[in-house]
Amino acid sequence: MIETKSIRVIIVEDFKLTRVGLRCALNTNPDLEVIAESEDAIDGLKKIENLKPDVILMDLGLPEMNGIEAILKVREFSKDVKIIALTSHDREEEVRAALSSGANAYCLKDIDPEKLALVIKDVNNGACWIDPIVADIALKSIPKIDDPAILGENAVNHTKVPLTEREFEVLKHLVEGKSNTEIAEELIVSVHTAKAHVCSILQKMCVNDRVQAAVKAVKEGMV
Amino acid sequence: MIETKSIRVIIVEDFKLTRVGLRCALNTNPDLEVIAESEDAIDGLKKIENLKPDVILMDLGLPEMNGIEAILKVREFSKDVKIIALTSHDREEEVRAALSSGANAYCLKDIDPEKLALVIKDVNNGACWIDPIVADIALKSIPKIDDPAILGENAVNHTKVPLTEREFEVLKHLVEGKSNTEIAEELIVSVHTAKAHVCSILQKMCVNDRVQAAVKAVKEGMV
DNA sequence: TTTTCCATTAGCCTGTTGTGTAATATGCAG
DNA sequence: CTGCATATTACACAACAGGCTAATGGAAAA
Repeated sequence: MIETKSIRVIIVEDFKLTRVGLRCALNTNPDLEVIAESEDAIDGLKKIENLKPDVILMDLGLPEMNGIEAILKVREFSKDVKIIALTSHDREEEVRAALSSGANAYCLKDIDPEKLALVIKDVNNGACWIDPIVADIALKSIPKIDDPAILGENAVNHTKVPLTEREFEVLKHLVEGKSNTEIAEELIVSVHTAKAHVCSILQKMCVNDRVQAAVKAVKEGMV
Repeated sequence: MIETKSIRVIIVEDFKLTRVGLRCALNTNPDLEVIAESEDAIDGLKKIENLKPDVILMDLGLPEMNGIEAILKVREFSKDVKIIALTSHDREEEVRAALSSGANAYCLKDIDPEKLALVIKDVNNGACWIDPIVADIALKSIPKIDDPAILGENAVNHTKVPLTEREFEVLKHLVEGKSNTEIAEELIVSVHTAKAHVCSILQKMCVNDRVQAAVKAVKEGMV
């Protein structure tokens, strides 16, 4: 909690006015330091890679390469940097896309500047913060858990099926829609082996066919 | 932002010591008012229904009925009340279960009391806050968007495939793992018809087999 | 009216699945 | 050393899946 050095922030935002506004708002805060600004994603990515900021304020509505793609690019070379998606829209697809692409927080642009500073600090510490306007959208994007097995006492090991390592590999390919033959090729085994694994996966997951297995795997996030 | 009346909080937590600690920590804050406490979910639900608090601090590790179930129950009669899941665990299933059941925030119990007060205010305003320790887990639970069609300009109507009403019905059954024969039986048509629909679904969704269709449908939330 | 789209049905054919049973090798725990 | 679990391979078989072409009726659009 005791932050001696200030948090280094990069702003990626195409509107000059907003950019200036953000910089002013944040620079009055002694804990924050805006170390660079970009008006497009390509330039932003360069600066992010070079300067290695703590936090990125990423506008989503950028020309050329949009913010979602930019976030994906950033995540290719840095898992650590915190990304705050900043936008004026509250479209469901945009919220889900931003968060699933690797953003740590989602702010609408009419946020109070002082609040934004707090959010930046919070996110810098690893938290996830989502603007009230879109919080419901984000939360309902999390797949429902059918399994009421998350009980208080006997809560362990009931949720995940005890699949073998090898079976997990097979399941991963199965979810991608590969046939037994294709799975066998990828794992460099015979089709018989692949089929054997699929068979035991189906039994262990208590399902009748590979479609149910795939759906269950996706819904329960075991892939 | 100007809160004239204080935020009314209910605490549901089985350990007396933690309960007292929470109450003390929160009551020093003039904006917060702990209006009731419960040591189990059944009693908690009653008090919540009667007192209609603004925010619920819900422990997940409760005896008898656990916190997840309690959250589901609360959501049956109130969509508005804000629920903060409070736990000492950072198990992935628990995080996902809590958030997908209707919690607005997720805190670990070693949170700084003052920070907790801030989170309560934030959540009361509608925000979603997730503890740094489990933020990654929560974020990775949001289904990936494969579609890079969320572009800046032409962002509309690209996301969903134009399936027929009938095809949607078929897709729904397909995702449930039903065979063509079963689908045909449910829709009271011949197997040929079912197969025809499945065929056009596969083509429209640009996938090769029903497994890919099912996975895509689940991931993109089109079911 | 003509065209287009949709739902429906049908038959055929190749390839895939899921389920049996069974054998062999390997590594690990008792 | 000896079970035990896992990984591997094999064969056979009934059922299903997916692609193909083709036809019919209805409804909606041009």
